[in-house]
Amino acid sequence: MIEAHLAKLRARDDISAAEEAAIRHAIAEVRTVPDRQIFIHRGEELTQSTLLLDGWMARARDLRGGHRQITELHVTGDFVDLHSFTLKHLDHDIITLSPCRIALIPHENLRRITEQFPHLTRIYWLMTNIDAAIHREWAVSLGRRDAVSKLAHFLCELLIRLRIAGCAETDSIDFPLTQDEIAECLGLTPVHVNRTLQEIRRRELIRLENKRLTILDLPGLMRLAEFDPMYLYLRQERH
Amino acid sequence: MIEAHLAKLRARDDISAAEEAAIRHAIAEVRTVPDRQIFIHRGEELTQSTLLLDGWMARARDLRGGHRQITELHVTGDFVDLHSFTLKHLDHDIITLSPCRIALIPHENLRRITEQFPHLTRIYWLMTNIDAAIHREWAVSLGRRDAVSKLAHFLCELLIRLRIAGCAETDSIDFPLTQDEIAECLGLTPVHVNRTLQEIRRRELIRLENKRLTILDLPGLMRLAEFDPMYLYLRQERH
DNA sequence: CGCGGTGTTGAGACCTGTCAAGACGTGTGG
DNA sequence: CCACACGTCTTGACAGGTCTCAACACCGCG
Repeated sequence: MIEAHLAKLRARDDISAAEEAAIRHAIAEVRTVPDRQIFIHRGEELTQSTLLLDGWMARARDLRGGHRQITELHVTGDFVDLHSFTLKHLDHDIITLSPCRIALIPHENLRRITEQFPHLTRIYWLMTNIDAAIHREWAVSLGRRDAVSKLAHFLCELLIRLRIAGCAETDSIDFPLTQDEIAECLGLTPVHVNRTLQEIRRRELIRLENKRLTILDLPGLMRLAEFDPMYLYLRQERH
Repeated sequence: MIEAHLAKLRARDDISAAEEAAIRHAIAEVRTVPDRQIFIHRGEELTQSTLLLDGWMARARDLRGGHRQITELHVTGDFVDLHSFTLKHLDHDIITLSPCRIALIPHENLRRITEQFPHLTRIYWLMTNIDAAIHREWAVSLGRRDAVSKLAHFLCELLIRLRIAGCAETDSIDFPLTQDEIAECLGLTPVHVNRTLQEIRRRELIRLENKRLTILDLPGLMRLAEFDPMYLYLRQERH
C-alpha cells in the first residue's frame, strides 16, 4: 500500500515518475508490528523513519497519574515519524492501534533524497508542516470545542484523511479505536465519550458498530464540528 | 535583534559564518507593526516569511461564537511563519501582542538558501518540526492538565524560550499578555485565569505585575507543571 | 465456563464557565 | 486639573459540563 502514501502526496502536489521511484527505492525493509504496542519510545535514538503501509498508529504522551494524551492519529499512507529525520529522537511515543504493516526508510536514504530531489524534499517538508497544522486543529478542538463538536470534528478529519489515502468507502471506514482511545485523543474520559457517541448516534449523524464507522450525514457532522478541511492543504476541494 | 534568531538556531546546532551571512542577506526589509493587529490573515496568499526581531506575536484561530484559540506564541528571534514557505497560505491568523519589529524574508530568498545551504535548510526544517513539538506539548496541556498546571507549564515554557533568545533576566521576563490572551492560549475563561493566577501567586511561585513576570521558584513551578524541556530540543540542558 | 477487555448506565461531586458588578489605572478632552 | 471613557483586573453567586466511582452487560476467547 505504498500507493496510499503516493496518493497522499499527490493530493498536495505533482509527484514525477523519478520521484516516485526514489521513494520506492528508499525503503530498506517491510515488516509487521502487532496491535497495541509501543513501537517507538520517547527519547529513543532513531536512524530511520517509518511509513505506515497498513493499519493505525498514533503519537502519544504519558503523564503522571496514568493519563495519556494522543496528539495525532496516523492511518495508512502516513509517514509516522518523518520528523525524526531532523529531530533524531522524539518527544512522544509512537504506538500501534491495530496490527500494522510498515516500511522502514533509513535517514541516510532520506538525506540522499534531500540532495538529489529538491522538489520532493519540499514536499516532505510540507508534509511535516501539515502535521503541525493538524496539531493546531486538535489544539482548537481541545481548547475551545465542547465534547460533541470535538468528537464530530475528529470523525470528519478521519473520514477525509482516509478518503485521501484511498481507504474509505464513500462514507464509511474501518475504525479500530476503542472508546478509551478516542477519549485519549479528545481530552475526555471514556465514560463521557460513550455518552457523547450516543448523542451523535441519536442525532442520526453516524453509525459505529463492529469497528466500522459510517457517516450518515457528513454535512450535518461538519456543521456541528465547524469543520473546514483547509488545514489539510488539499489541492482541490473534491474530498 | 537578529542575534536572538541566531541564538535560537545555535541552541540547536552550529551555524557557520557563511550560513549566518546568508540569513542576514536574505532579509529584504525591516519594519514595525503596531500592537494588537492581525498581521497575516488566514488564507491570505504569502510570498515572504516574517522574522520577529522584537516583540510578541501569536498564531490564532477564531471560532463561531467569538471564541478564539491561540495555538502558539512567538517571541523575539522566532520565525513566525517559516511554514508559509511550503504552505503558501496559513490555516490561522498571525497577530501582534505588542508593538513588533520584524524582518521580511522573500520566499524566493529562502528557496535560494535551500539550493545553496543544505545544512541550513535542515536546520530550518528542524525549526518547523520544533514548532510542531510545541504544538504537541500544548495539546497535552489543553487535553490533560488542569488549570493550575496549564498555567504553570505555559509560564515555564516562555521563560525558557526567552532565555534561549537572550531576552530574559535569569528569572524574569517582560510579559505583555493580558489575562484574556492567556485564557485564549490555555483554553480557559479570563475569569478562571484570574483565579488560577492568584492561586499560583499565593503559593509564591511567581510575581506578575506591570507586564513583568518573575518566577520565584522555577523548580517548584516545573514540578507543578510536570515540565520537561526536552520537547524544545535544546543541545544542552543548561537553560 | 470463566475471564478480561470493552461498552453502558446511574448518582453525585467538582472544576470551570457564565453573568454581572465594581475597582483600578491610564489616556484624553474640556 | 477634573471628568470621563475605556480596557483590564477582581470578586461573588450560581449554573453546567465533564469527571469520578461503581456496578453491570456483553462478547470473544482460552
